Amino acid sequence: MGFAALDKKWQDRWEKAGTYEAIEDPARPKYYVLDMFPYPSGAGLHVGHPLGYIATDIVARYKRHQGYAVLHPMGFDAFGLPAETYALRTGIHPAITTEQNIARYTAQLKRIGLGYPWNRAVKTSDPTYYKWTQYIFLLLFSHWYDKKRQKARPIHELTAIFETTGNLSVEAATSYVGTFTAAEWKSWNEKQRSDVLMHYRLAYTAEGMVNWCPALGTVLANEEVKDGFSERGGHPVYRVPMRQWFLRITAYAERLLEGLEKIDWPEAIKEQQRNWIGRSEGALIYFDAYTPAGEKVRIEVFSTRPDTLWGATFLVLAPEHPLVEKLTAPHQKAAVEAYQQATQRRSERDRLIGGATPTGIPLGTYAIHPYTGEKLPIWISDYVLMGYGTGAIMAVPAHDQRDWLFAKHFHLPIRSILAGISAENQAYEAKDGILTDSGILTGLPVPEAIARIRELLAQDGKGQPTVQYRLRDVVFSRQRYWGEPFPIIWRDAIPYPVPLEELPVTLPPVERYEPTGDGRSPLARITEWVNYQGGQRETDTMPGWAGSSWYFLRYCDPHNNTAPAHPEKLRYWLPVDLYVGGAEHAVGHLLYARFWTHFLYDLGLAPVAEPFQKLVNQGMILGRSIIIYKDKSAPRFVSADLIPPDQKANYLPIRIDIRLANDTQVDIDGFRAWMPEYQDAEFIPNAEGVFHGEPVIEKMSKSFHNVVTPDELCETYGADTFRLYEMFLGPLTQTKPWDPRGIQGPYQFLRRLWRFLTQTEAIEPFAPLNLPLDEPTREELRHLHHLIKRITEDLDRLSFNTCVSHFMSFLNEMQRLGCRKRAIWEPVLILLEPFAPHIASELWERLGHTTPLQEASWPTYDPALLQAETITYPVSVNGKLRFHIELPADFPPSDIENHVRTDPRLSRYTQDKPIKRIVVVPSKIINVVV
RNA sequence: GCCGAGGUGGUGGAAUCGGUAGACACGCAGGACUUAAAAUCCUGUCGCCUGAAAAAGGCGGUACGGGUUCGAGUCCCGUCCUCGGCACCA
Repeated sequence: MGFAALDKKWQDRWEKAGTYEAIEDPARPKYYVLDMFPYPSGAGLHVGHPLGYIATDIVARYKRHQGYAVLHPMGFDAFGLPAETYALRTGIHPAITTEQNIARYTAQLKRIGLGYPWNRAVKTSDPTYYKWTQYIFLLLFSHWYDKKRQKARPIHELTAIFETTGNLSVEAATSYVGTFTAAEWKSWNEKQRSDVLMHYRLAYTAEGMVNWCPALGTVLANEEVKDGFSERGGHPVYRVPMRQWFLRITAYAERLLEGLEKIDWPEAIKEQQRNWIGRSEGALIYFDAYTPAGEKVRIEVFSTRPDTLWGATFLVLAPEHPLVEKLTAPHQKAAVEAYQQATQRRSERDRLIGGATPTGIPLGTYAIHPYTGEKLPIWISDYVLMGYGTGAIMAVPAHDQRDWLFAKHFHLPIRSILAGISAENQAYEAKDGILTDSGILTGLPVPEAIARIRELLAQDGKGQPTVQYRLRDVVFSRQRYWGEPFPIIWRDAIPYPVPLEELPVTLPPVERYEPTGDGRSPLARITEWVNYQGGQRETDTMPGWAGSSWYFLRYCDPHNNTAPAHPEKLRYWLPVDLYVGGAEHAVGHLLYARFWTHFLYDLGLAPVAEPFQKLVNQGMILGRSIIIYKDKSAPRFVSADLIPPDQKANYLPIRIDIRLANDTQVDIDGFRAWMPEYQDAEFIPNAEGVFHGEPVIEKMSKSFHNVVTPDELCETYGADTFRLYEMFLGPLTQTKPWDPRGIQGPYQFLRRLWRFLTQTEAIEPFAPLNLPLDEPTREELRHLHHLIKRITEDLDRLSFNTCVSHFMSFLNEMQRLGCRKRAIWEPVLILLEPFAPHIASELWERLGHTTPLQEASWPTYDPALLQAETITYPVSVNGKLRFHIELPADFPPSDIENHVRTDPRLSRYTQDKPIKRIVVVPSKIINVVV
C-alpha cells in the first residue's frame, strides 16, 4: 500500500490553503511552541533530527484542535563554520551552499508533513534578519548596567552623571578600577572618555587572551590546541592578548541565576547553568606590599573563607597579574619572566587540568598581613587564574587542598586555625570547628567567624564583603568571514556606531576566505570596504550564537522592517510556552538567549525577561552500525557468529553500509560492488550458509555508514508511519537506538486501520467512506471515551509513545468487537490527526467532510461513561493476590466488607485464622488482613 | 572527586496519587491460507513447579541489602553499576 501518494496530495493542499499559518487572534488563547532551529549542514537530515520537530508538531496540532492560536515556526541558523570551510576548499560562496542546504532541509521537513508556517521562516544570514542582530548589538553597545536599579540604561544617562558627579556615585557593572570626578571627566578628550566608557558598555572591546598560531596565521579555539601546539600541524600556539569584542553578561549574573527559579526546565539544565554562573559569597581582603623600590601597593584577594585569614602563610598571584612586574625583586626577575612565558604557552584549560605537580616562583617580596602585620612571601603560580576573582589569593594551606599541595611542595608553613585540627596530612576544608590563634576571631565557630570578619574588614577599611561569579564576560568577535559584520566604524581608535538608517552593514563579497596572516578576518583584506568616511570598519564578525540569541522574537513578526519585532506582537506571543531541543546547548545558546531577552526586557523591547517558559530536551537517536570481520592476514571475511570472542583481535572490523544488511545478514554481492577493493575477497558463511555481521549501537554518522534518512522511510512507508514510529520508539527525552525492524509495528497499525475502515487495500482512487450509522453500544462508547481521556492526558504530559500504544490497543479492541461505527471513528480521526495527519485527513474527507480536519475541535470525554457497570476487585490476603470479585458499580461501599467476609473462596486462604480487618479502596482493591 | 539522570522479559518500552508487574510493539515459535513466496489472519511467548493435557493452581521475580506499609517497580536508608555534565573558580 502506498501511503506516499496520500502524503503528496495533502502536503500540496495544506500549502495552497495556508493551513498552518499562524494568526494572532485576541479572542483566542495563544500557544507558542518552538524548535531549536537547525544549522543547515551539507549532509541533510537523518532520522535523529526530526524527533523533536515531530513532537512539537503533534503538540501544535493538538493545541490548534483545542482552540488555541498556535505559533510553531521553523527557520535556519545559517551562519557557521562548515559553509566557510567548504568555501575555503571550493571557492563557492557560503551563501550559495547555505541556500542549497536550506532548500534541501525545507523539502525534507515538508516531506514529513510538519505543519510549519513557512512564511515566517527566518534565516540568520539574511540581511533583512541580521540587520536587527546588528541593531541589538548597537543597543548593547550603547547601554550600561545600573546595579542600583538592576537594569540596563542608555549610555548618555551615564555620561550625564559623569558630568555632574564623576563616577563616585555610580554603581555599575564595570571593569573600571578607580574613581574620577566630574572635573576630571570634563578635562578628558574624546578618546580618553571613550576608553573609560568601554569599561561600562554592555558590548565593549578589551584585550582578551586568544590562542594565536603564527605558523597557521590564525587564531584557534581552545579545542584546537593541545599542550601548547596546534592540533593540526603541531605548530606552537601562544596565548596572546588581542583586542576582542565582549558582551558584559556578568552584569546579569544574579538575574540569570534567580530567573531559573521561575521557569519549568529540566533540573539538569538549570543545575548546569547554576554551576556555570557559579555564585560564591566571600570577601575581598586588602594586603599592603612594598615594591623593591619601596613603593607601597595594595593587593586585593578574594576568599570565600575570610575566616581563615590568620591561617594565611603566603600570597599567590596569577602570572599575568598586573602587579607582578612591580613586585618582582631584581634577583628573581629572570626566573619570573621565564615562568610567565611558559604559562603563556598553555591555554587556560590545560592549566586547570595538568596540575600533578605544583609549579611557581617566589617574587622575592612580601605582603603585610592586615591584622598581624606579619610578612607573607608573594609567589606566582598558574594555579591561580587571572580570570576569576582578583587574580590573587591568600594561601591558607591548612584549609585549602590546592594551597596545601603547593605549600608541601615548596616547604612553606602550614598553620591550622581550627582548634584540635591538624593539617599535617591534608587540608581540612569543612566549614566547621572552632577558631584558634585567630586574634579577635578566636573562639568563634566557623560560620560566625565568617560573618564577623566580613563586618570587620569593612569597618577597618581592610576589605569588603563580596559576591563573586565564575561566569565571565563572553568573547563576541571571530576572525571569520561567514558571520554578521559589526556595525562599527573606528576613527582614531574610537568606535562609532554605524547610523541606524545605514543598517544592515552587509557582508561584502570576498575572493579568499582564509584569515589574513596577522589574525584578522578575511574582511580586513577588502580595503575599499574597510575604509569608510575617514575611518575603518570593524572587520571581525559576530559568533554563531548571535543570530540564535533572539530568533524566537523575530518569528513573532518576521517581516517587520522598522524594528526587530513589533512590541504588540511580542506581547501577544511571548513567552515561548514549550521549547524542545538538545541538551548540548545548556550553557551556550540557552544562556545567551536568556541574557539577550533580559536585556531587551530592560529596554521595554521584550514583554518578558525569561523567554522560554518550559524546556524539554529530546534524547538522541543512535544509529545501528553493522560490522563485518576480515581476517587480518588474508583477504577473507568470516561470518561474525563463527568468531569466538577471544579471537576477535585477529580480525579487522569494517563497517558496512547499513543498506547492505538485512538485520545482521549481509548482502555479499552488494558489499563487493560497494567496496570494489574487496571484489575478490573470500566470504565464509556460517553452517546455514548465511553471512552475518555484528550490530553496534553508536552515534549516527556518515563515517559509520549507519545513517538512515527520513526521505527513504517516507517513500517506503509514508510520512505518517515515520512520524508514528519516531514517537513510538520511546520517551521523548530518552536516548534510544534506531531499530530498523521496529517500524513494522506502526506500519501494520496504519494499514490495518485503513483496511478495517475502508474494507480495501487500495489507497487510490478516491472513494467515499461509508461507516455504519448505528448507535454505539455502551461498551464501544466506553472504549472511545477511555481513548480520549488517555490521549488527552498523555499529550498534556508529552508522553507520545504511550499515545501510539493506546491507538493500537484501541484498534485491536474495535476489530475484536467488529465496530466500524461512524459515531465511534469520527472523533478518533481527530485524536489521530496530530500523529498521522495525512491518513486522518484522507479518511475525514472520504467521510464527506468539506472543512479540513485541522479545524475540528478536540473531543472531550464523559466521565460517567468511563464507569463500568461492574467493577472487578482484586482480593488479596495479607498482601497476596488471591482471587477477583465482581460487584455492580453501584454496590454500596459499606456493604463490600460484609460481602467479602461471606465469600466462600476466602476461607481457603485465611486458613481459618480470624480476620483482623478488611481494607477496601473503592473501585481499586480489597485486602484482607488475618 | 562533585552535580544531574537512570537500572523492569530476548529487544524497545508500559504501569500518572503506593493498589497487587510486563500494556503496546518488535523478535521468536507453532498453525491457517498458498504449488511456493510475499501479504494477511490465528495461537503462544518472565522463570520455576503441580497437572497426561486442557482447565486450574502454587512459588519466585522490577540492579543488590535493609526499612516503612494491609499492600512497594513506585516512598525511606545503605551498596553496586550505567549514562550525561563539571572538574585546580580560591
